[in-house]
Amino acid sequence: MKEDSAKEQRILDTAAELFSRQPFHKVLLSDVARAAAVGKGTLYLYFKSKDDLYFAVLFREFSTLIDSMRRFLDENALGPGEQLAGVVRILAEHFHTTSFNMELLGSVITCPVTDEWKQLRADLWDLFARIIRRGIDKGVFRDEAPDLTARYISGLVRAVCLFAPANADLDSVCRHASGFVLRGLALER
Amino acid sequence: MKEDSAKEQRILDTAAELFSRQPFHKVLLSDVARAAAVGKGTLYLYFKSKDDLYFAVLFREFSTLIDSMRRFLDENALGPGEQLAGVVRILAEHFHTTSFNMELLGSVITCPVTDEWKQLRADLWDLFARIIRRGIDKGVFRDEAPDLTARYISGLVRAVCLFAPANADLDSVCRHASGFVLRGLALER
Amino acid sequence: MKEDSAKEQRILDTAAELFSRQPFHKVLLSDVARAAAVGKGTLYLYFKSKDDLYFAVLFREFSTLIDSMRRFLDENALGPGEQLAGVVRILAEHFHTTSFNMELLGSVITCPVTDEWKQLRADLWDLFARIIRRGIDKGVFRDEAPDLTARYISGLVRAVCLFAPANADLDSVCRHASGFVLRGLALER
Amino acid sequence: MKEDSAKEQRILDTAAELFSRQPFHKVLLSDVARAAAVGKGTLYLYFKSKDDLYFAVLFREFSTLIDSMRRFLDENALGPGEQLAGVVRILAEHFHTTSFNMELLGSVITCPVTDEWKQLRADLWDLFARIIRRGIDKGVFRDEAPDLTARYISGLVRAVCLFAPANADLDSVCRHASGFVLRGLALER
DNA sequence: AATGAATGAGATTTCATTCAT
DNA sequence: AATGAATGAAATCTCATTCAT
Repeated sequence: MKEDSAKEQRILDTAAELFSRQPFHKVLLSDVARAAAVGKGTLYLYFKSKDDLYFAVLFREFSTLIDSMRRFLDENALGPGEQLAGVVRILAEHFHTTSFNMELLGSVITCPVTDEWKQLRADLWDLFARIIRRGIDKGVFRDEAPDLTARYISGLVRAVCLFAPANADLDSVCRHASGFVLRGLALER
Repeated sequence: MKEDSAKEQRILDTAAELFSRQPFHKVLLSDVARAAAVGKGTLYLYFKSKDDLYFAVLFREFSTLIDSMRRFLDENALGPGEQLAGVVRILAEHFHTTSFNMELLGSVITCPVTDEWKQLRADLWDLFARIIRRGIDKGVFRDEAPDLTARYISGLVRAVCLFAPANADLDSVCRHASGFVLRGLALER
Repeated sequence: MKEDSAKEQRILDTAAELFSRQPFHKVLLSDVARAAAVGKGTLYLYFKSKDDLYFAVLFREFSTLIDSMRRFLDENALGPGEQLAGVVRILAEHFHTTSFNMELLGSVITCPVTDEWKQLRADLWDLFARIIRRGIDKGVFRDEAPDLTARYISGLVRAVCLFAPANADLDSVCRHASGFVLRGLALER
Repeated sequence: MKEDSAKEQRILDTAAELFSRQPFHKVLLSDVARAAAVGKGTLYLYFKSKDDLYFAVLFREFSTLIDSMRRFLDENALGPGEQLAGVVRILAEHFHTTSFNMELLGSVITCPVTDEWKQLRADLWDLFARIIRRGIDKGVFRDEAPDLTARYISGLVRAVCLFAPANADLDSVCRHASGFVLRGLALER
């Protein structure tokens, strides 16, 4: 059925763009089709339904994000604090460019609970948890429940981006968010 | 138009319940009407449109929340740290009982930009900012941008509640969230 | 939900008309709606789906037919031969006015196998079987398997109507069909 | 256009199978293509349209049937009664194996009125009419309108097969149908 | 000749909103 | 004020047909 993966990507790109600008029910599949320059039926060649498309967008967005965080960590030999600041920055950029309409992990309630999704979520949390634990091991962080903290760092960053003053530049928002997270993990001295 | 305020409240209660369990587009006005035990047309006596109802729910929910935080602060003579822990707890309870589907400040979901809404938002942020500034004045907090921090504390708490493990009890989640925020505001010693 | 039974009947009338002139997939619900002078959504107030509407038409058509045959039998004190000729005539008129596109019993395969439908089918067959058995009892018919015969008399009449020459008048077609059926049940003398 | 006649036959076989099990609009060309193990586009090399394919199936089915009846008559020197019983049996077998969804002569389902089709229909009717007339000539049948009778014998047999009890075996159904037809043509003695 | 991805007209269905009662 | 049947615009989705490969 699928053959032209480039087309699938184009559809996903377009849909991502539209879903990020409007709530789900205001995004029309005819708009997606037109904007992606494909026939309406073509959408259904690649995606079972509007919901399916929506979650595919979310999934890809999410995967990409995790990949780029991983790459950042792999390609730079940094200390835990710098690592955390770095991934927070990547997250913030993601939320800044991509939409806030898309809850990063999908609403927990609505988004599919397939193994794929569970894995993705676990991956994100694991990524943060590793950084935190490494920091603890190195004696620079302190956290009684790293797994819990890991779970909501992304939500925290989202909140920062979402509610930052309209005129705030990304840099200062990031700096503030990172600072906050880092102090939250700071050793009591 | 409006006359029977009890009925209006019943509609709001019902709608709050439903909107909190499902995304906007899955909540049908016929469901709301049935659950509220009123005719579908009656909804339109009290609310201009589905959007209007949605935002009315949000507004009331939000106002109630702010009120209860204010009351908590007024009725208890506490230090800044305890104040913060207290309002975090109230927030967490709110997110726990009420829905995660309703973005608290809905700033992106293009919620109305009337003066009413601006005021409400300002009130919430101001509430947090005051606590933080009071802490700074008292020499127990440290924050370079209290207004910025104030803006995303609610988002942080939401994230914590949203992504806490299903089996986590509210108490430990609150404790963790408060601890995190408080350390984020801690003086460097 | 339903209140206006007259409207439901109008929809059924219209649909019967259209389904009788064209095969299922050429009958558009927008045509039905327009012809019945109701909104497209109204159809769904009374019928769950296009299939549902189709079978409702069939069911009513069928019930009406059985009723008129029953009434004919009740209101006229006739001998078995005359009874048979009469109901054949009624059947033929039905097929003549109503459509041939609608298989009287619905395609056995496709049409719902609810109790309602089973009952209706049983009623028709019973009606014929009674006449035949009465004829046997009175010594004017002969049939080794009245129940089997009863099952296909309606199909036979349909076939006669369906394949009669275009210019044949209803009377002669009926006469021939009745004659054929009656001889088929005739005593060997 | 057509070249590979074996492939064409395979398509026809497959389509016959599918059309016989479901009504026209439930048979998808993609199903036909998949089941026939050809590409969807290939169907269009052999048939102009879905309708065209449908009628081609019908035509072939019908021709085969007439051929086998003719062969039966040619290869066996039988009296009119035996001839009739024989062709009824062939018809019944046809309806039993092939579908009831395909109206044999499809006269209403606006099947093409080409000379080919007129001829085919005429052939079937003629075949029956000849048998009946031969019976009349031989003094064993009696029928005032053999042409009319000829027209609906096939419909009668179809009805018998269609509505016979599910557990009835073909033999007894045939015997009953033949008996009915033969008595319908019986001399009044 | 053969394919099946792509198409888009048009099908069914939904649901916020209206309005006669 | 209250209703819910009626509406129809607009949404999702289907599928016969085309066409580039």
